[in-house]
Amino acid sequence: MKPAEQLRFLVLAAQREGNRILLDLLRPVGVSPSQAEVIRVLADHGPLSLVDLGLLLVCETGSPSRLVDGLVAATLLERMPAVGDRRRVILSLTDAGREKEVSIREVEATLHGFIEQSLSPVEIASVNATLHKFVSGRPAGIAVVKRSAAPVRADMH
Amino acid sequence: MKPAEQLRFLVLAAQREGNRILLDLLRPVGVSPSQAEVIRVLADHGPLSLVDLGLLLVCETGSPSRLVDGLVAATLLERMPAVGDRRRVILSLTDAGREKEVSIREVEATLHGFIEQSLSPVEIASVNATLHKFVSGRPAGIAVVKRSAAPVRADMH
DNA sequence: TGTTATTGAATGACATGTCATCAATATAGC
DNA sequence: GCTATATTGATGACATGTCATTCAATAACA
Repeated sequence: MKPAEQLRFLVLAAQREGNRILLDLLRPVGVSPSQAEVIRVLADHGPLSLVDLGLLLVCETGSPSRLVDGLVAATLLERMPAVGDRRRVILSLTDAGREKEVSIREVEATLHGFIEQSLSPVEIASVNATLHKFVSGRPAGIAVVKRSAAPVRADMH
Repeated sequence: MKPAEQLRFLVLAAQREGNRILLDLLRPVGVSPSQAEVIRVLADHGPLSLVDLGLLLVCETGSPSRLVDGLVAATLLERMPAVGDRRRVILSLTDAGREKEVSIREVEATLHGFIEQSLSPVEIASVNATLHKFVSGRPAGIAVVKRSAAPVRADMH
């Protein structure tokens, strides 16, 4: 098998296995990996419209209407009409959502600990540099870059 | 953001973006990335039961009943009862499936060319080694290893 | 043999991920 | 101001991905 083909499947395999680990870790918390990402993004990057949230998500392109639906139904998120634009909806965490976010951060710390235990800092940095090169300029890559920057809450603008 | 966390999102981003590229390339062929993987595995590793197919797939765990359903409906695959075990179903490509496999290989060559154009051989080898370390021992990692070995058709046993 | 446990595949259920479409609202350009 | 265009979010459609359950068939074994 060509190295490029192997890369393709190893990236897929790593994503699948990582997601399964996260799925297991998040089960007691009661949210899915995608839902966890939405909650973390909203916690770090303040109230956002659907489109703006979508631009920060790696897990999905476009506007994550239905992903948000489930979180609103679980009363972890609130939808509020935007003030100057009646098309837009502003999403923010509820108190329950903020509590959930604490548990999510703990789970993520566990996962990151596992990654750091499996791979050396040099290996991690090397993979990061290469994968970043591959996704840079594409939607998911842009989202990672924006998220990598320091969290910016809307109320800090 | 911690490097380990960045790694997590970069792997997700690379999988998503790669999948979108493959989705676009495969659209004219008329199969999805997962369907293409099934066809390629069956072409390379001969007739297989559902479980055995599942063990070679990176895209999915368990037995890919429904994934196969679609391919049988498209007459790209054939289901045949196994001879000594009436529970098992043996899957093999039809003539149409074998024709489709040629187109799929062409598309994959394009994608691999794009990967090789984006990343150097050293970068690819390095990422492969690290990701392999991460997924080794897990189902998706085992599938990649089995697939990486030379294709073994059932009729060559 | 007869009983129990295990396996293989199919299926129901539910959340994702992608695409296309639609209604309401804003914006641009005249 | 008015019309054409663009944007926002919701929704239908369809294939994935995961889990649990079910049913038939086989294997294990007392």
